Amino acid sequence: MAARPAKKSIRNEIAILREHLAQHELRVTSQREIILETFLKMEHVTAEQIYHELTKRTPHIGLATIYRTLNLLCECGLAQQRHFGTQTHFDNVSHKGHHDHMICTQCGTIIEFENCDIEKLQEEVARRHKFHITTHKLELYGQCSTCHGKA
Amino acid sequence: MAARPAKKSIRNEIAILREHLAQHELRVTSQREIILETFLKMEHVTAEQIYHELTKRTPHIGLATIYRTLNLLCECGLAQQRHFGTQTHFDNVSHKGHHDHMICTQCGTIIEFENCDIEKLQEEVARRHKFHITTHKLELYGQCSTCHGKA
DNA sequence: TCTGATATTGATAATGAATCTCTTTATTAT
DNA sequence: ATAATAAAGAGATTCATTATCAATATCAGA
Repeated sequence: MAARPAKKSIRNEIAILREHLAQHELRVTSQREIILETFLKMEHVTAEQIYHELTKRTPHIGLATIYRTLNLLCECGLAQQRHFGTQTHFDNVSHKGHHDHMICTQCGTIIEFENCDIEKLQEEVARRHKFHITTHKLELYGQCSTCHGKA
Repeated sequence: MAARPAKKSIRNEIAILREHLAQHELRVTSQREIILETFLKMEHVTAEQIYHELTKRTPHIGLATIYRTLNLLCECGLAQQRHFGTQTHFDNVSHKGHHDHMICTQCGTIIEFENCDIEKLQEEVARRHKFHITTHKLELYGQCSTCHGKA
């Protein structure tokens, strides 16, 4: 099956993926682009959720391929892994820079945020310990406004 | 087997565990105290590591018990879970308050730190989103001073 | 456009961490 | 001491993720 024409809205991401593939002597496949397309539509997903979303379509895409492709998207910088409970979630970070999360432990809602001041303080702490940061993960757990009222 | 006399240095932690057990109508057992003792000696551990450490001694302590007890220690506030790679690590937080980590992605060294200013900023961001923080996780990944020289 | 080399897929087996089950043993209140 | 029952141990089980491998698709070069 040949690679499909990219929709306008996700052309950038498709381009990023293709460039990564070219640079690593990997091949452009319809599965990879279908998974990327689905991933971008969903923002925060597990491999299972994408698999479930794609069971409807033919030809069938296997779970192993979903996992392989999601890991690939992480390598391109399009996705970012996050552990929540027993599952690994993949977050879309293509259209924005690095960002962090507030996670409601009751309903699972995820609020994204970005804070330069916090990052500056991180750098400062690191400097004090002669540590060189390449990346970081900040997750705030608690209750979103909706759930806080109920409990 | 009867509960063993607590060594001076870990009396506090043993006391915390016993109080938690009493409050929840759970029982004091030698396994729980042996696991706690081993845990405190090792600072950052996986269940497997404790299991391996304890294979030497008799009577044998099962892996399931290690898992059960480590979860118990988290409930007492003596330990804190952290996901790293595929395994769950348990960190000793008994002698200090909540703290965060810098993790060297090359050698695995963990540097602990605490920063109130960062936490204040977190609260501020949360307030802006009407989010109520109960806990958080901050991990900085990169290279420690030793590894940074080499690479 | 065809072809060969080989990357990728899909189905499923395998792995591995963590939990559950169930029988035996240990603890604790009376 | 004894009864009630929590906990331990051993191993089965679960579930997410990865590895295997035969069949298929991609792509560079003829």
